[in-house]
Amino acid sequence: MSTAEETAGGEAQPWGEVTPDAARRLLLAAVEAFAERGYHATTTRDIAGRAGMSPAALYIHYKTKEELLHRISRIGHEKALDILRTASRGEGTATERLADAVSSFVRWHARGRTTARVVQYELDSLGPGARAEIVGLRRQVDAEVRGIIEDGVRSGEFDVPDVPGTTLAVLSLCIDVARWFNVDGPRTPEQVGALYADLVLRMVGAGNTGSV
Amino acid sequence: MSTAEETAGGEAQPWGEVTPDAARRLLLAAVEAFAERGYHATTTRDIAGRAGMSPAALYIHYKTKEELLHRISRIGHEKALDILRTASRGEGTATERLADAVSSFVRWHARGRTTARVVQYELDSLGPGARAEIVGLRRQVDAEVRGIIEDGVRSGEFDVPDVPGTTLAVLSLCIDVARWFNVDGPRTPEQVGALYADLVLRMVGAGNTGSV
DNA sequence: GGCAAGGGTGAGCGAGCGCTTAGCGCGCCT
DNA sequence: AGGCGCGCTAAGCGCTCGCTCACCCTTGCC
Repeated sequence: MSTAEETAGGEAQPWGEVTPDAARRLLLAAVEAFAERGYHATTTRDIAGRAGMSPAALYIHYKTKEELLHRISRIGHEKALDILRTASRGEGTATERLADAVSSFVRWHARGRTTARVVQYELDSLGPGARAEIVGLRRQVDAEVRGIIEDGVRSGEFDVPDVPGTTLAVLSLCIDVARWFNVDGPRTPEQVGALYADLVLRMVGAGNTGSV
Repeated sequence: MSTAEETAGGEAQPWGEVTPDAARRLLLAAVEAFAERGYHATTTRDIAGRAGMSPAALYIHYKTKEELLHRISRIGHEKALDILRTASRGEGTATERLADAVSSFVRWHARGRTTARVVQYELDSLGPGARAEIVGLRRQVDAEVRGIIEDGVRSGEFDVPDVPGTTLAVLSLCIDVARWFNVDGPRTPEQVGALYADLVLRMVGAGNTGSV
């Protein structure tokens, strides 16, 4: 009911904006490889091979291997920010909006675990300029969640002694899903999203959601 | 008051058990390098250089670069497990023991951020055999926290609908400290430990600790 | 049908990787 | 005092890396 971000097939179709088809296939292959083995351990030959191309084809569409990571990271962060903004600026009480934000953010990390891993864990592999841009996007992500929590404190729904610290913890909890979530594990992304929304509402001292 | 794991100098003196002095210096250099740049991006020349030795010196004390990572990971996990066991098997209510476990576990991740990063994020860089051993240690870590939560549920102190899921979330929250904690940031490890202990008690529905 | 344009390939460059080997110098045992 | 062995280094092996270059094959326009 609360996710405006889905498209038809469950996983949405990400990377639709990457325009030459071959460039998108290469980028998708890079996401897979970076998530599996890490940026530095991934070779350009591996990326090109996954995309069914020769190693040289990569350099027609991207100037360097790092440009691939930069593109992935920027698009991924914009998507994450978009998800949080949609929840944050929706209607409803702060409690409802926080639950919505957490559950949809968590679902995104669980479903697109490969993408999320690259986005969240390969920041340090970027050069200084690219990193600075991404750090700016992260600050906006933080501000979005902090805004909801501040709303809840103002309205008396939440009891939060340390708003910046709690914001940090909420985001940290969601982001770490990308590290441990296992597609073959016992939980679906939806179940984790619901569990985490409940836990976060407890963290901010909101009335229990009555879930489960 | 609750930390039995400290020694003199704040950071404890880890790696005391690594016996030839040169081997310890190499291992310490490897921890630094792995934490900064990641395992795959670290060269054996870099490790040896940080330890003030020639590249070949590394192979007198360690068979391969991976053996260094394995040793770091095993010692680190044993230390983390030790911290949790000390808190878990201490005296006091489940509430007190959970707060103690979380705050000391978080302090370890914040203080020894370099070590913790390697321990928590470079698991996949190990070969199958070494990884299996480490995964076994992680299961023990999980069991220790789950045990405290189960105690609290049994005694009526906690209200936890999903014990395994909540255990996962608590550990995830603590571990992710190693990703974001910044030594030059506004929070001390002690402050983060106290904040997180409070947040976790809220997550399990324990009465508020009255901290701050 | 000829031809420019551009996406793609095979081969390979210089560099840096993990790791090995031959040999050196210093401390310890007698 | 002599010699042995351990800890270490300089040099370098074979390999793979990110990336480049000369060339080809297809496509669309006249």
